[in-house]
Amino acid sequence: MQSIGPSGSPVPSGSSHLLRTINERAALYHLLENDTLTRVELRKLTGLAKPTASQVMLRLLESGLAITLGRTTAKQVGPRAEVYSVNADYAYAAAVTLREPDGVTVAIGDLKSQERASSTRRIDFTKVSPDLAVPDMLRRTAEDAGIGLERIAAVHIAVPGAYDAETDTIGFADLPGIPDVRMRAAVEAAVECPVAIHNDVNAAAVAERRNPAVSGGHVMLWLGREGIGAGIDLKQGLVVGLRGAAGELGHVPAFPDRTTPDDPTYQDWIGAPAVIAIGREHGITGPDAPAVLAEAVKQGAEAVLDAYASRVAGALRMLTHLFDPPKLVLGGEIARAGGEVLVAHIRTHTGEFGDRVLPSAVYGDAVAIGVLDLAYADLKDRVLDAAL
Amino acid sequence: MQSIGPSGSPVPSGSSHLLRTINERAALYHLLENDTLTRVELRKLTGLAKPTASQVMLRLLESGLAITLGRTTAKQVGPRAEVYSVNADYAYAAAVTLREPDGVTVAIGDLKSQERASSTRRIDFTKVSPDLAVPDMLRRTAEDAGIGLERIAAVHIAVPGAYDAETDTIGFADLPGIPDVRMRAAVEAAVECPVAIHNDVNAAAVAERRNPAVSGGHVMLWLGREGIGAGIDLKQGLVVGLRGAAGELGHVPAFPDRTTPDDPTYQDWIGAPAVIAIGREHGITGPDAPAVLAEAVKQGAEAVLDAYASRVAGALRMLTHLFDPPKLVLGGEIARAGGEVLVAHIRTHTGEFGDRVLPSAVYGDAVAIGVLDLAYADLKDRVLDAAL
DNA sequence: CTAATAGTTAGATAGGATGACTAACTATAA
DNA sequence: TTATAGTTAGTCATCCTATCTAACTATTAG
Repeated sequence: MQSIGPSGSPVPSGSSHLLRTINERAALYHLLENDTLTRVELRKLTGLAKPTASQVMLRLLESGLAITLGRTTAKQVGPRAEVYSVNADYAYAAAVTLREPDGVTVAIGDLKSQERASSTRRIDFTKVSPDLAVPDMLRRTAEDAGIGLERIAAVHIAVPGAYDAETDTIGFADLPGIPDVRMRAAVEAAVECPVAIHNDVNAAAVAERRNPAVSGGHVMLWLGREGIGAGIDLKQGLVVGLRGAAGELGHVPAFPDRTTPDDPTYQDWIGAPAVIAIGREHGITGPDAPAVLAEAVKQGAEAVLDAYASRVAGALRMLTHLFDPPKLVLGGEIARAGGEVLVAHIRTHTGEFGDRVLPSAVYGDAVAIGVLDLAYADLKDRVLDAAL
Repeated sequence: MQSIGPSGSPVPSGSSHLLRTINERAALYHLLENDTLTRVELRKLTGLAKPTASQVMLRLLESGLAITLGRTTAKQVGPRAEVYSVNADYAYAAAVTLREPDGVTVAIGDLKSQERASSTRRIDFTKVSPDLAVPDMLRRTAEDAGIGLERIAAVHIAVPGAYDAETDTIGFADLPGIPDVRMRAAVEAAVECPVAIHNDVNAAAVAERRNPAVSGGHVMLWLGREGIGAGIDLKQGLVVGLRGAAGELGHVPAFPDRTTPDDPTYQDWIGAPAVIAIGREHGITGPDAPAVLAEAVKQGAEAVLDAYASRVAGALRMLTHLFDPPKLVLGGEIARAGGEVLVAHIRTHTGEFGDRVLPSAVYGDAVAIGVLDLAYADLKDRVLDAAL
């Protein structure tokens, strides 16, 4: 199927120099994809002639983008082929996750997508401003791993709010002080490399790309301990919107005839308040919404699960009619607490769309994983684009 | 800002032949963009050397893609430069609009985006199946304009429903018989060129790209005489969804606690039924919803306009929170009947998003214009991609 | 006639493909 | 154990293609 994008992109022109660049880019691309390559494998992938492949590799070695790892251990007749790889230490990507109340998590990975250092610190953002805390954590984490800050070529940050790239501000934020911070400017000044900031739910949606079942795109409905939201990751890529506020489902009034600020939103209708209220109606309580739902699952309280599932299914139906995504993924602490049981209940309420609904397959911290994946992808793109 | 798309696309490699292709494509691209070019202008656009530009043009002339239009009328010293242009007759694009009750509209345009032939016929789809009517109309329209069917290289069709490209079926259709038709297969068999089918509201959204105010992307809320829907045209392109059902706002239940098939949907809440009901409450009637709203505007019935505007604003708020589009465009017969007055009322109800709301700036048949624009763009892409 | 511009021709240059060649290595058999 | 055949990795020399530069011719206004 043809893409239905905006009108055709500008078409470049060039001379032999462009050709060399193209072939170097191609080789580098395959090196990035394959983690280790011999010249013969490179020839098969690129279709280049033997001497050309040799020259291209030579230039990549000279520029420091590639390194030799030794030779193949002979299992066939003939000499052993030289084994090449991307120079993992050519550049690094940093991923940062900002959270309330967990503070800041930083992870630094190399060009081969290997995590090289990470650290987490609880930070009281009412005392330490995040635009100071984040550069400081980046500096320390890099230093501890023996990585020079100047070799970090991409920093990606996940924040619990809507990041507006144009004004460098964060809206709808659940973090104290955040709206007044110019995060990108602050971090770019400290690290001197491009900084991108993402919504945390969008990052979690990106992490879900690791699940092969969602390869065609998906909408992630995030049912978090604090807030809810939708991460919209279609085949065209993430939908972030003009002000980074796409997918802010929690702020949509639930009932179109009651739209004053005091009237219920989807946050009230399917978020933590709803779980706690439904639980209480049926005599199930807990310290927070995930705990309530976990208890309901444990007790087999079908009525609670069904009442909540029915509401979630309503939201999923709306998202399906608006985005028609191949998959609808349920993420966040509440969804995790509900587990497969909750998903099964939701499926019965979504009818024809039921087979599109699935729980998140990402283990661990989806937001941190997603923002690291975004950082890796960006780093690779930048290295490819810079390859001259 | 970097795009946040799926992982990097495969990178090509090649030899000098690739270089020639690249430069030919670049020249052709500029010819398509500029409608008439001299060799000197081409050199400025591509950066190619004089002899190279000459050779590239020679090949484009030989392949029939370009033609000479004569020479510049001398206004400066020196010889007159030869003027080139794309060969408008190299290939044609056809646009088809299917509607109830207007039947079928066909327009055929050339590679220079000039409309060359068009025709409209009322067809009773309960008697003539659209998969027979459309090829027949295409054949006749082409024949009348002296255009060979075999030179039509792209056919795009707008239908009032959700086109599922995978199964070649049309869902949510407002047209009799349509769900059982394999439209693309039928037309492709008759015309022997790629056929693409679009939702009519999406086509109208594409037409709105002609309005420079929406250059950053927009969501079109279509308030039609029959049905409503949203056309989602973001900077990444049209969002069509897995089954072509994205933006089917009319089928979203308006109230999340009432979701049986009999309960009100957004079609009931902001579509024609709502206009007629609100009008009747205030003593304004008419043959259809646009007429009611036009009458309300004429009478200055603020209460009617305000009640309806408040509902529409609610839908726009939902769309804004979910898509965060740079612009929200109001289209369709009801919106047109409401005019600027309705837009002003809606703006007062949308608060902070009010400045994003604007009426459609497309005069005439937005659906037909949009599907023709899609056909032109596709034709150009195909010609560029085929240029070897 | 002069200056400026359009376009061509000739030669140089860069990058890649081809095919022959060398070197390294395994397997096999005397 | 040694010689040999066969296979594979990588290089070298040569040719091909497409571009660029620079010089040249032709055309036109003043």
